[in-house]
Amino acid sequence: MMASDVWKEFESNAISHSVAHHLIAIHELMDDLGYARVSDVARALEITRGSASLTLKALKGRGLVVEDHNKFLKLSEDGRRIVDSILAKRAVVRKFLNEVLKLDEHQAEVDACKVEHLLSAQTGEQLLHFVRFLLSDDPTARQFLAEFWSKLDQDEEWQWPVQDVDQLFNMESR
Amino acid sequence: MMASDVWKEFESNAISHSVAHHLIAIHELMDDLGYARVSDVARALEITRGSASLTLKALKGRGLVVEDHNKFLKLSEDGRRIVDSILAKRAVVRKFLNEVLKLDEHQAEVDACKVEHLLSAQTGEQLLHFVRFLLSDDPTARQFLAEFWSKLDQDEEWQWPVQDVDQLFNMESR
DNA sequence: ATCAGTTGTTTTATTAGCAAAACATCAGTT
DNA sequence: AACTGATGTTTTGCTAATAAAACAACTGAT
Repeated sequence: MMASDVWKEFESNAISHSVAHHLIAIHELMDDLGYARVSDVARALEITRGSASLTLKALKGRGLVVEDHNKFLKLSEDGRRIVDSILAKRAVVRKFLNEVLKLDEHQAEVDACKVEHLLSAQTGEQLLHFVRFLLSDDPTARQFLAEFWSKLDQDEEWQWPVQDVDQLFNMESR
Repeated sequence: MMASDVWKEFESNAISHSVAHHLIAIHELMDDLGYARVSDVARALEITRGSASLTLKALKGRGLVVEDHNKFLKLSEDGRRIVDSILAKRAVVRKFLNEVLKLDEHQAEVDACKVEHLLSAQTGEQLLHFVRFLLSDDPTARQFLAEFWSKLDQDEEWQWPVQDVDQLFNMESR
């Protein structure tokens, strides 16, 4: 109990937020420019070249990034697989938040970006299945969504026995 | 583009994972023991008393934790509000993962714990509305869920044009 | 009263992730 | 050849969050 054993799994995550975005940056730079150097990654992430150099050196050591004979970077097989899994999770979470829960695109993007690298493979899979069915042509799904959205629009008159939902989730501390 | 401005919002989060769990520990200790001292928090989180002492000193400085005349800790108004918002998000995410997506309880707990402090207030609210309706008595919701679960059980023969969903989300790097 | 155990704090060290600054290298210009 | 600019690395310093160890203060038992 007290969930003492669960909460530390956060730090023990193999892929930190920073590492995830270094890898994703390389992936996107390859698509956009056709190449990715230390400076390009630093520019993309808006950090200094020095910081990028150190992080990328570590990623080379972990075998997630490989370096050209001319300092050109690319993802290894493992690095590519990690990026794919993260981007898949980001896509499905963003879709769910934006197209189902009707959050605006920016908020959906921000929240998806924060959790994309933290979700387990099982959660990603099941969420994909769920969102696929939910947004499919299936008449039951269409009807369900239509009813949900209409209730959402019913100006909060659709409040179950909960007083202040608005305040309940706000954790900004000012 | 390149989402350069989005990814850094992760670090700029007012409430880190560690801080969230220090606050939650105090909350749960008050419930369980009726009091919370530095040592109790350290024990609950399985960290040293020294570490807890430093982190809690900072939280006292931020006005989220207040100290008794006899070294007994409790949450301030702000601290309480933050804990409430985080636990509300954890509860709704856990419920969604476990009771809707049918992930086992441990996985649902772990994933909820990882993202609880990162979700925006809007996401928490909308997700609550969604899960409430989804698990309500509404016949449309019941039918939708029944269909979804039956498709889930249809031994993966329910695969849309995606090849290897299993591999797609797996980002462990060994 | 002393001894043992618990508690809280402080100091030192470590790791991840950043900035800033110094440095070296290389390419292109003039 | 020399100057300029871009690139990559290294060093130093910072913050958050931890451990480890030393220390002081209090509590309780004998």
